[in-house]
Amino acid sequence: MISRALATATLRPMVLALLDGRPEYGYQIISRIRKLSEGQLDWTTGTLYPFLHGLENEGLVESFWQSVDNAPRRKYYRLTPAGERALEAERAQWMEVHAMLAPLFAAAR
Amino acid sequence: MISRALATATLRPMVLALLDGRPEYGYQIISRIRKLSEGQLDWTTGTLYPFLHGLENEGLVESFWQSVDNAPRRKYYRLTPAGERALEAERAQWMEVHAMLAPLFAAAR
DNA sequence: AAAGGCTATGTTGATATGCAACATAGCCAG
DNA sequence: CTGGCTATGTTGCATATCAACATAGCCTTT
Repeated sequence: MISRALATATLRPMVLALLDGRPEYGYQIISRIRKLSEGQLDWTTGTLYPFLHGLENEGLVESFWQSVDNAPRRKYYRLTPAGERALEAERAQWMEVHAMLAPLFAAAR
Repeated sequence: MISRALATATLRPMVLALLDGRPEYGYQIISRIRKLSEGQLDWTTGTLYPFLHGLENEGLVESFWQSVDNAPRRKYYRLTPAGERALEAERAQWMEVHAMLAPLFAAAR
């Protein structure tokens, strides 16, 4: 399992990246991240839902309800323009940190 | 400045990597990380010292005092064999997460 | 029609953690 | 003797994760 600190660092960039282009709903995001990471990341509703509400308060995502046949209604989230800028900032930060860590790891081997 | 969550995720791998091979002391680690990151990461003593004590309790590092001319004494830390294994585990985790995130970022552009 | 399981969204309380601020102290320069 | 730099350390506040709990619609099995 991925350490908590590292998992925490991935939540924001990963959710923003997943929402870019196609809206998704909370339950779906949890499933997709679990599958994408092959079980290494497993966010609970107690983490993801408040986090999504936070993104919405920040204006990075907006939500809309959608009713579905034979299933409970879903609350979809999609990126706002501010969210796209935030995603780009997350991407840049990640790459910057990676560029710093990778050589350290290489030197340590 | 790097976000708190991401900064937090770097602390453990970065300190372990820095200590691999050559012992360093706390104040020096803070300075080196600040310089390495060009000011993007700036750990305080309130973060680093307790963290180093934790690593020592885990048996990942061991410490020894060294007196210096014209300066306060320094407490050096060096990696134990367990620390080297922990470093390798951190490296593997980081690479795994990076391999997951990088394509997501690419798709989002 | 009752029970169990899956989908789906949400809150609460306990626990852990980073960090600003504070505390101590040796050394050197002006 | 004051201020600044080096150096190690602790305390208390604020924040964030997550297990657990709560609600509810739909479907299948008994």
